[in-house]
Amino acid sequence: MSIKRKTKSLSIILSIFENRDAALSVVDLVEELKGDMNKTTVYRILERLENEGTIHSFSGTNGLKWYAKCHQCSSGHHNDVHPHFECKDCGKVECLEVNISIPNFENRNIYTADILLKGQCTDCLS
Amino acid sequence: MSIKRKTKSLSIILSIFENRDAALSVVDLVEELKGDMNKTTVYRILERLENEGTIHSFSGTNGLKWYAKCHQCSSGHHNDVHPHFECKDCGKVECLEVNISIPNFENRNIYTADILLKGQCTDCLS
DNA sequence: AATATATTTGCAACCAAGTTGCATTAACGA
DNA sequence: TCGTTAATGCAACTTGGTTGCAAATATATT
Ligand SMILES: [Mn+2]
Ligand SMILES: [Mn+2]
Ligand SMILES: [Zn+2]
Ligand SMILES: [Zn+2]
Repeated sequence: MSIKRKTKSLSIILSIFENRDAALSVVDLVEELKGDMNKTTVYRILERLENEGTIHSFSGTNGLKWYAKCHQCSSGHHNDVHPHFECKDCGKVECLEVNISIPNFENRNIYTADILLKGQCTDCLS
Repeated sequence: MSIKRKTKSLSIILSIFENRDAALSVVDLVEELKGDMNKTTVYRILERLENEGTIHSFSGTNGLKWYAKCHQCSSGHHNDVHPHFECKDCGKVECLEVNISIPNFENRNIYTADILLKGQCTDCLS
């Protein structure tokens, strides 16, 4: 089901992603929006925005769910296939716009590659 | 804390991994061992075997925890750094003994790369 | 073999992330 | 402004995983 109505909650979440490059964990987002909207609403809006091709999700450490804005995606096609990076010092999570080549396997078909890199980000390199 | 005593529960879990190449999700293992031991015991033994370097863990889809046996690891050093593969048809999860090269980044230090490949396994290629 | 001691286990309660059902509220086209 | 229908809040639930503590068990000592 696509989004039909422009509600207050929707535009709040939308503007958060518009003004932000780094990814955002759902847990943090729910916390940040406490008072503005219910956590169920947060989950539902994120799900719809992902279907729409506005944001994409991936798993961080411990399987926590993260979202980041998409670049050239639509509801039909998601282009945001790239590794994600998690800084072990400050906890920041970012999309890396690089291509990591996955070898071909004789006896398997690979459809997707979820890659989570961990290390120190620019700010934390010191 | 290292394992001090060879108990029944420990050897059950140990033999399961010895006789198995594919990875095993904790959820499935707990289910399989229902009747033999408590789930808390399963979690604790897995944790100890991982510290010991006998098995290693990683996250599958939805952040579910999986374990597979190690090859040349010890409590000090884990060599099992490799991608994991999850078959979207039969659900089987395997360790892939290949090296996927991660590029160097100017402004970041990468320490680890968690890679989860998804596709069709040999059996499911048909 | 009996005892002492320390580790392991079971159990029940808990926690955190995420989901669901349903009644209420709010967008928005007519 | 009204009626329809989508969006929301809320409480209850589910699932994977953790914790505290008392009871059980493995092993060392006598
Ligand atoms: Mn991304
Ligand atoms: Mn492995
Ligand atoms: Zn950082
Ligand atoms: Zn398969």
